[in-house]
Amino acid sequence: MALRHAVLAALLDEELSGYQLAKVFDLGVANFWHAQPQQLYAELTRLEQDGLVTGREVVQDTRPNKRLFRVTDAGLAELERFTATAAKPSFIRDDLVVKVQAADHVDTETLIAQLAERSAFAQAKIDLFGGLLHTMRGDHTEEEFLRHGERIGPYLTCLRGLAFEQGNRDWCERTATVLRERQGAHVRH
Amino acid sequence: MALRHAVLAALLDEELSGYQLAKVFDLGVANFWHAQPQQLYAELTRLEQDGLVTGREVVQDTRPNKRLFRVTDAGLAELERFTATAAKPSFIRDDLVVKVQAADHVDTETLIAQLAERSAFAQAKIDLFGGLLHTMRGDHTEEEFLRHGERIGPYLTCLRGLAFEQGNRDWCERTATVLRERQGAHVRH
DNA sequence: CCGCTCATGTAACAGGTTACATGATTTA
DNA sequence: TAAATCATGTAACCTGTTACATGAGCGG
Repeated sequence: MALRHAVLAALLDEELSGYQLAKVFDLGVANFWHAQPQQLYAELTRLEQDGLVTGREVVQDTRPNKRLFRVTDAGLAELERFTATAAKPSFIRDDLVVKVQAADHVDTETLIAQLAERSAFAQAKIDLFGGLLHTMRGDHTEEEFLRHGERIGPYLTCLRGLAFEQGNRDWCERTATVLRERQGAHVRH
Repeated sequence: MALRHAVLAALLDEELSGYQLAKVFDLGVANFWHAQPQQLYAELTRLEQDGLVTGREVVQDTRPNKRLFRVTDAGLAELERFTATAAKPSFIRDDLVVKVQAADHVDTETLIAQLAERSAFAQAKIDLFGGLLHTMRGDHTEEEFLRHGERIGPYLTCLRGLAFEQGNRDWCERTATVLRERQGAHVRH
């Protein structure tokens, strides 16, 4: 049951509505978890029932009303308890890698196209994360910020997200190149 | 429904029993997917019903009998069809990263211990993958093998797994160092 | 003799995805 | 005027995890 803890962790630094949370979790700005809006609305309801977050209604006249949530003391305690339990190992679970596993038996063109698409997607996230990191550390160098900054958790997780997407991009590029060269070699012969 | 395709991809190069498949998917030797034994037994049953794999009973007297599965022509066609559909983006979903997101609010000692544990786990997989890659390419260099080898799919996915675990290890080490130094600084003051 | 490996499954439950539903406002 | 954004939810469905069950042989 880690979604609830991911939500709690996301709400530590700012008060957010379900909708805002959904953007964070859906567009992958959250490098530490991913979830559908529907999951989040449901989880927020449960978290409030369990007293781990509190919501306050914000009336808006130009937009629909919204509820902003923040973590309670009980929520913080729950996060603390969660942190103390052993972490499960994390695994890759990726459609595209499955397809590459079958590379010797399926159409190469399609694979190369999908690798290129994924690479571009990864690059977009790399750029996004670069900007986020810069915003978080302000005028300081990374070393300075990590040594003396106040809220470094989000920065550290963003670094993980950045490295992950760089790994993604590099592997896609390399794999596409390999497949392209083999294709060329086969045609020539 | 990518588990079935992961199973098909895993069975392309060798005939395996449910039990053997489970080891591949469970111990994480499969860098492209992860699944529980129970999922695999169920999926193999379904795949056989759908005619995408065929099983043959192998009678053993010293061990329980087993069923070895291989991909049928229909199975290959299904993989081909799957490869042609757009790949979903892949996301990090990691307990430990959630905990680091909350680093500024929870106990640091526990976090450092878990980062060290994860780092060691990642290193073990790096060593394992290094050996697997060496076995696959034999006496050739990586470049040679990728240019002229026959079955490069598993090699390419193993490279992805390797890079993923290296990213994991490096981030864990860096994060643990950052947290340790801050801890020291706080104690000194 | 205890625990591990081989070998396969059922059943209950928890977690995640997709489709459907609503409705006002802002932007192209 | 069509599409995107803001804002929240229900319900059905598919996927994944955990617990339970069985039973023989092998190694320490």
